[in-house]
Amino acid sequence: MTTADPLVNRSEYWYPESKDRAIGVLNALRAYRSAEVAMRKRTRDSMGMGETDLTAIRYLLEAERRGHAVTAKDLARRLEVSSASVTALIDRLVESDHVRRDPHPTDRRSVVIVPTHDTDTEVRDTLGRMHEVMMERAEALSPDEARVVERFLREMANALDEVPVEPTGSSTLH
Amino acid sequence: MTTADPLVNRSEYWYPESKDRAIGVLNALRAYRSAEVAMRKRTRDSMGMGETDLTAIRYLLEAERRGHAVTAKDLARRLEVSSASVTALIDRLVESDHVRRDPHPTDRRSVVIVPTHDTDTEVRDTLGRMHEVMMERAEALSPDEARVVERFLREMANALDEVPVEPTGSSTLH
DNA sequence: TTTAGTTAGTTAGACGAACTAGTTAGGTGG
DNA sequence: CCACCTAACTAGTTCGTCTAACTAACTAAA
Repeated sequence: MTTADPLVNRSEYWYPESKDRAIGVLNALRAYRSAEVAMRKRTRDSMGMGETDLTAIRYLLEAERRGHAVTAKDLARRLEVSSASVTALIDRLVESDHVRRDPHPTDRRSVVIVPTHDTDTEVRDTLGRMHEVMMERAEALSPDEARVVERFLREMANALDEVPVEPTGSSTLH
Repeated sequence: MTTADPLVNRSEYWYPESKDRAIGVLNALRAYRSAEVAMRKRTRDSMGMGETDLTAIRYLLEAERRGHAVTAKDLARRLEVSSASVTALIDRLVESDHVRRDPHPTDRRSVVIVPTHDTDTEVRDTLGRMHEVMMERAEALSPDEARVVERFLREMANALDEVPVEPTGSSTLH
């Protein structure tokens, strides 16, 4: 579907144009990704926890913001880890004073996991300014620009989604 | 996933004002990120290895493409893990037939890590089509659009880079 | 050339975070 | 009432990382 890159003149002059632009865009996308990875690592390090723990914290804060209660089971589902791992995870976060275990109001088997106020502050301090800047930049886009950017990002996401899980066949080495 | 159909205007609001637009864009960015994370997870699962191993493989293939030799030390530096971990990592990849240990041409202490041909094929099979689609979409952008997208992504990356490394002070808890 | 110091990689042992399997306590429906 | 289900926890294992110590090889200075 692409380009066909026909035998025309593919030598020196031509394919820079559109291809160089495309490469620039994809490089920017890669730069974004790697900035994101680096940021997450810094955050993890500064909060002294692993990826899963931090994801859990984010989820808990988000849920709290919306007024939703979160049980251990919810966490397990969301993080895609076993209930045993969630127990251990919550132990760690309780130990470090990031969350509390509250009794579930109606189901006495359940526990409701609530982030402490300090956690909220800590994360806001860490990520609040960043979100501000991002929102500000996004708001600075004209309607047309916003449309272009959003469409592009969704196309990229779709491209990623389409990657066949496909166990390759060749990965079955003995 | 996916929120609103961007095509239809939602009942009450006219059309997104600047904030709604911004939120849409940032949501698309988030969707992209989460598609990327999911893709990586699928790839890891299908190749039966962890994140670090896969990153190593990517690095090795990239280096090979550019004709650069890679030593264990290079891997340690790039992956930011200890030399001991690299030894274990290479052991795993050798075991699974993804890489070879070759003697360094001049330094007999060193080993040069080389991806096998099968590895190259495997990764190309898995990710080649995806890259094609992404490139195709990126090439479809007009010069103006490409400029807008690239600038936006770089602004986002900068916002992430600016996150203070050491916030909080409240991370010293116990 | 010998020797002292450095570097590349490995080995050994510990630890943390995930897993599976099984337990306990509480809820639910015939 | 009973059998089954469900939420969370416990026990024990695996896996990937780490640090520390070691070996072999390179480098440089006396």
